[in-house]
Amino acid sequence: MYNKRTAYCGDLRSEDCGKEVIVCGWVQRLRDKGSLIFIDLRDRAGIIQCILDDTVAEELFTVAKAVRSETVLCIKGELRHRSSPNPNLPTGQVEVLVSQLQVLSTAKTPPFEVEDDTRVGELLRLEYRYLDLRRPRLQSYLHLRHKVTQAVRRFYDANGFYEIETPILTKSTPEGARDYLVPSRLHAGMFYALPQSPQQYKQLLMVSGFDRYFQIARCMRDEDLRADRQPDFTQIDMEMSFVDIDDVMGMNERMMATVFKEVLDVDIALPMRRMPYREAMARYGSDKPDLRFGFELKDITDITRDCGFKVFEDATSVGAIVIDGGETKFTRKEIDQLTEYVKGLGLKGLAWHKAASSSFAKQMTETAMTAILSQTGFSEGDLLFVIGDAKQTLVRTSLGALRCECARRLNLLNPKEFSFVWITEFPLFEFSEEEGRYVAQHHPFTSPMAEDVHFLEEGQLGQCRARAYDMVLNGYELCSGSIRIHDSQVQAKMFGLLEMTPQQIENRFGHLIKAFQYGVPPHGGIGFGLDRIIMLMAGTENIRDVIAFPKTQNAVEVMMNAPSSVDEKQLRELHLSMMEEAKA
RNA sequence: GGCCUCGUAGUUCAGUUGGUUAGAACGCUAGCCUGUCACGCUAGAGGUCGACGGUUCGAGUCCGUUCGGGGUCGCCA
Repeated sequence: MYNKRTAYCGDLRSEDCGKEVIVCGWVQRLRDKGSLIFIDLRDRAGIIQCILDDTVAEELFTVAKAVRSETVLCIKGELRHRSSPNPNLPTGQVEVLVSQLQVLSTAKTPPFEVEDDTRVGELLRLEYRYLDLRRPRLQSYLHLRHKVTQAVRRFYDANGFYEIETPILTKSTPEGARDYLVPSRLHAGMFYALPQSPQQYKQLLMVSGFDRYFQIARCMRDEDLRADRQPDFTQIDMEMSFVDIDDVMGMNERMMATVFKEVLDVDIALPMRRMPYREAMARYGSDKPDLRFGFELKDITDITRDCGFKVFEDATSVGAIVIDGGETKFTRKEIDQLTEYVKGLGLKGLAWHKAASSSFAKQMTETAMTAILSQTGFSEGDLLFVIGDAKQTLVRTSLGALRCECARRLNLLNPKEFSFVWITEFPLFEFSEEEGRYVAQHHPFTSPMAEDVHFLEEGQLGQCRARAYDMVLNGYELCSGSIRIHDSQVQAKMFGLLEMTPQQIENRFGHLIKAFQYGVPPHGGIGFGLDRIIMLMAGTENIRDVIAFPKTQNAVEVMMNAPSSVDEKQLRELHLSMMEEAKA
């Protein structure tokens, strides 16, 4: 009977009444009224009520009374109007009067109830992920994900892009994230690496003349996890030839707007706002600013240099934010909590000021205090936070984090509001304290801005800006991309500036350099974090919600229990032996 | 690796200053019920209080260690 299913449970409506239907699914709930039994049957489309009454054969009652939650049933019967409709259910006008009932599979009592509003520990949910995924919320997230990837494919296809797959078993290229390694059986002592991104392959596809490429690509990075970061994730990867920044940004903002329109019916205004990196850092203390709210950073270092308050005078950088109307919104206790919050970021303390009371006004000269209030735009009823430190970067990023924390506490973060911004003009290099030298901020193939190339000659690496861009949405980095270097002279200079030896260059990027000697088009591209996009479209703050089988913070897949130990025989075939301390 | 936080029935939680037999709700089991839909009513089962050690006459509660989850900084070209 089940292979003759006529409809999904959740799709049945009034216009189908009178028809005989066959539905299959899982028992959401059974309400046994004695000589009247209601069965709520669930499939991926929703829930339909099925009813057994006195018109139904005795044997069916016996079968139905034995049914439990999550039993898999096939039910045949006439669809009819309900005498008492349920307005909370899309199928609430109708019900199936059961004429045949077949138990396809029995079910143990599940370890948690398969319902959206049961708040269950995530570990248990992940251990029984297949049950967790039955919940309508997660079903809708993965359905959303499907719709997004299909819309992405349609968009790029319509714009002349080829979808091309690149290898999963590839080569380790350090100076990025830590690689996941795969030992080679055929080559003793050698390893493949899983791709952190298809970066080099897609550039080689441009050399091959494909002109426009995209891929929904799996990527792996062996780094610590976060709420928005998994070690095994999906990237919307694209590259195009004979283009400059505006072409790549324009194409991809149209892609994003198309996806939002098709999937969520949300209109994204184009062109998207753009903001240089320096401006983002100065005004928001972040290279991925959340623009849904204000509280912009104000630098008051000039004023505090001689203000009477030693803490500020000693700091080389002092910044402030004003929380509009914050005087009454934050209690003293909450301000203390925020102080602890910024201490956690590495600061010594947090100064605050309200019209009624202040943590530092008494220490200050009147002139300085007046100047601060004027410069920050403080007015009565506001709350002012001030941070001072020896490091300007720390002051800015901490104020940036603080403004977000305040917005979160004030409930200003509307997940249905989508505030896109391109961050542009990233620095080409950043100084690594650890290595004592400049390293590539993005990757070593990122092209410098033409007007900044002279900084490379002059050795002012920190001043040089890149032809790189990130799309940011509500404080999350959605993608990162750049125009690549296609000039071998410039590329050689880059490697030199990064203090790479010819040997290192050859080992890591020799294949790319070699390919570029045979005619490379100017090209550029982008890689989007698909999981993050879905997360934001779904309105959740947990990336695991939009991945079918995610990993815990310890990078463990708890359902299958991966990673796991392997047989001695497998190790021998791979020419590996276990170090003593790793043996269980 | 650092910091913060959580761990008590199947699940979500409560548990006072350390003091008798560790509670509630949902779920589960059995019975009753013809319009329920978070059905209702009656009865019942269900606990190594994450683990180990310590303090104490006495530990779910205090202390130490450890395991596990979550968040975050470092890290993530």
